[in-house]
Amino acid sequence: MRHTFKPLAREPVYAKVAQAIEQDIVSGALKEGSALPTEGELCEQFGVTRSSVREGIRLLEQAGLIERGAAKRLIVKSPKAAEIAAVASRSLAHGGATFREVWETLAAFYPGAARLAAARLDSKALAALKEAHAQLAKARADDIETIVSGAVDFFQLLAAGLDNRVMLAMLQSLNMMIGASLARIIDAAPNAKKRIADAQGEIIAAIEARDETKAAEWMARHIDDLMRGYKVAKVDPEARIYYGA
Amino acid sequence: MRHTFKPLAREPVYAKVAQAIEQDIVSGALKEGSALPTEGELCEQFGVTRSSVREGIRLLEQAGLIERGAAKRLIVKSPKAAEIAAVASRSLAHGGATFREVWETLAAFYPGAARLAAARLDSKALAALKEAHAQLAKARADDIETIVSGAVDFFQLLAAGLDNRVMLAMLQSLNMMIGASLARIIDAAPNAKKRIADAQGEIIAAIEARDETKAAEWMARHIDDLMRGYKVAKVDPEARIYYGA
DNA sequence: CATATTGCTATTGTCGGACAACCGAATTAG
DNA sequence: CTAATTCGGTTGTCCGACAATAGCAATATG
Repeated sequence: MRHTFKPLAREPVYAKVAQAIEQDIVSGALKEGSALPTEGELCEQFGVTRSSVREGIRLLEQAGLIERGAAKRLIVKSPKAAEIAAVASRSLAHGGATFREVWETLAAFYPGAARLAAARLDSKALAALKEAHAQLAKARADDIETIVSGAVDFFQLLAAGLDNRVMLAMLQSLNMMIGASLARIIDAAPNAKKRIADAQGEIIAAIEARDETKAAEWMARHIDDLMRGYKVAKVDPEARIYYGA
Repeated sequence: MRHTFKPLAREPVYAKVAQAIEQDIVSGALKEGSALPTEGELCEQFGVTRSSVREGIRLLEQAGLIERGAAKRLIVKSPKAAEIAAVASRSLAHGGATFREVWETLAAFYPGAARLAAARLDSKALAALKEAHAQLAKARADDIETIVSGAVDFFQLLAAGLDNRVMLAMLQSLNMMIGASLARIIDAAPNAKKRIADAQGEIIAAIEARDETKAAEWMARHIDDLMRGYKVAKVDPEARIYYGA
């Protein structure tokens, strides 16, 4: 048998361009907000044509590492939690995530988040939570839209107040995926508004009292309750989450 | 004053191309695994040049929606949990996530995951966990590499056995970010191996006994213990997580 | 006849050049 | 001195071209 060679890595030039730029970004040589050379200069430096440079730029653009700033110059960008959440939830939705998977994750993660909230939330974040709760409490029982947005806002505000971008990104990603389906639950459950408002009120009270365990317990109960609404609404738990652009 | 018009959205053609294709993917018109037209055909259908088509393709490629398959044809792809996790963790790392944020999130999320594991893990996944634990148990106390990989494998296997892609993607993302820093902790703590092995053993026992509360408690303790190692190792909790390619 | 080799063809990856639209800055007009 | 204009540079898009590659068909070989 003759000697066999491994196929040597033939990477497209545009990928190499993207990698080279990314390398300088993550290494810190290119800091956030700093401008990249123009396309023409990149061509010279890399020794490739603009077509290849531009294709590489598209990769970095989609990855959220660069964007067009003033004067159309390319500037290095730090992806914000909200964008990461948007990308992740979109990918998960396209990957075929089901209602069951999302709700299970909510049930597994949010009690821990509530526990941290009880330990951490400052008065400002707490006031925002109370404000959202008040909005929800005074909404009419048949005003589905207000109830839904109030319920989602509660989760959003709680996540935002945790002073933790990693947790925020993940919780936001979950929030985005449930937002649309909440309406169906609330629509199907007769006294949904009262149940939601009561649970959120208890959670807020526990947070204010710095009672971590109680906050976690009520959050778990709250999410269980919402999941029960799913069964009432006869939603197929294995149905795919739709892509909430 | 003359009537003023809002500046109309001038989106680059390559972005429109990407959106058009993405639309057909998420709408289901293009199913996973199906092939896209060739670049030339796309040019004709969209009425643009290959340069623009190719730039649009790069966006979709980076988004994980398409890839080059056999015969070089572009085929529609469903992003897997691992890829989503990789993208998310990279973005978070580049966004400046700190050790504190990641560890807090671990502490908040993993107990709930352990609870679900106790209820859900099948015998196969449990066997895999035990196998990893055995590997760790028989590692030498000074074999940092084996200890680290064993500790990470434990988290990975637990997440993988949950039959939940959403949770898997998020937990994997966390795992990727801590992997590198674990070595430092273990290196600094003298009896790290024993403590890790003991905690993981307890968690596995609780899972096997289907004791959800105990599994969650031991997991919380386990992560607390690892976090304590951080202080011992004198790692700055507000230091940025580096990008672990 | 079955298999291995060869050549053909379609497609991609890359190149070079071109031009209108657009932005910011320099310059000129008021 | 301010406002309008010009100007140069950059981007977005187009066109055309070519080498490299992979799949497929035709051919040679046993």
